[in-house]
Amino acid sequence: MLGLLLELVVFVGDDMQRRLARDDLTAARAGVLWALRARGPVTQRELATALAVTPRNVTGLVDGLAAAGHVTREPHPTDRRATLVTLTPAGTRLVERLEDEQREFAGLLFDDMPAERLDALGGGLAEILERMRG
Amino acid sequence: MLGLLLELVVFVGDDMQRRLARDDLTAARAGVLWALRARGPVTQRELATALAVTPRNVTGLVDGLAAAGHVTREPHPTDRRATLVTLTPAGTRLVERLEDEQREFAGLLFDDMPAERLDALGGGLAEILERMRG
DNA sequence: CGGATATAGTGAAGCCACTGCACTATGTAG
DNA sequence: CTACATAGTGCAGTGGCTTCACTATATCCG
Repeated sequence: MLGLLLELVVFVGDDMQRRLARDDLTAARAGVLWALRARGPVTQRELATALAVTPRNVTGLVDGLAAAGHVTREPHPTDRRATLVTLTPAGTRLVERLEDEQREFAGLLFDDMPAERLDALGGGLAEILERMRG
Repeated sequence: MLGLLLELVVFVGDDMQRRLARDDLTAARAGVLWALRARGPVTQRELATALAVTPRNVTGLVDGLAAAGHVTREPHPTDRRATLVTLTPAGTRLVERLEDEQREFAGLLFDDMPAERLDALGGGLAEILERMRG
């Protein structure tokens, strides 16, 4: 049972990595994009706490995304120490496409699954997640 | 639903990483230990194909494990190019303890879960895994 | 106002996982 | 005995991640 779960974890992780790689993205960089999508322009500090990584690390991630044109550093309107990391139009399009692909993927996995089984699965996953938080 | 799954993936992954870190291990190094546990002394080449990584990478991983005393490089009895990576007694004890911890963890997650829900969960996970292979 | 202190970001250095390429030593087939 | 294949590793480079030190700016308070 745990074996099944771990196998799934590895499988999903690898699959996601392959998908992202097709857009020259990595999990970490995609995480930044995702956070920006959810929160709008934010400070690197905010990104650091949101992603639970070092501010120094955010610098590097943003460097990469900026080089790829997905993101720009804008001056913060009131705090001249800070920079606002902002999605470019291209970056926004990319995130939206990733969201579409993800929806498509979810459809592939769950769409023609009997509602009963789907509910059972959801309940089981939720319960595991709950227990793991303890 | 997919969100739930992804959350679980991240959670399980992080948790595992933390566990391994307590023994100064990483996922990659633990994978080597695990493979050795399952197959006994093997060639680095075999490890490379078993773990689906470059032979070059195995060299580094084995270096690390050897430095920590979990593993030794023994000469291959017939092929003088090859080295047999072998678990030391300490390494074996470590892997066994990891297995115990994993069993304990599994117990924490599943032990007092009603059999019905457990079955449903197992079936759901298996089906997802099945679909993902396509 | 002015000095102490906190904060945002980055350079430098370093660890780990991973890769490709080049090279040595050895095995193997013809 | 000569080709060619194979096992392992040095070298170089990428990416994610960390800590420490440092600059620039903000803020708080006497």
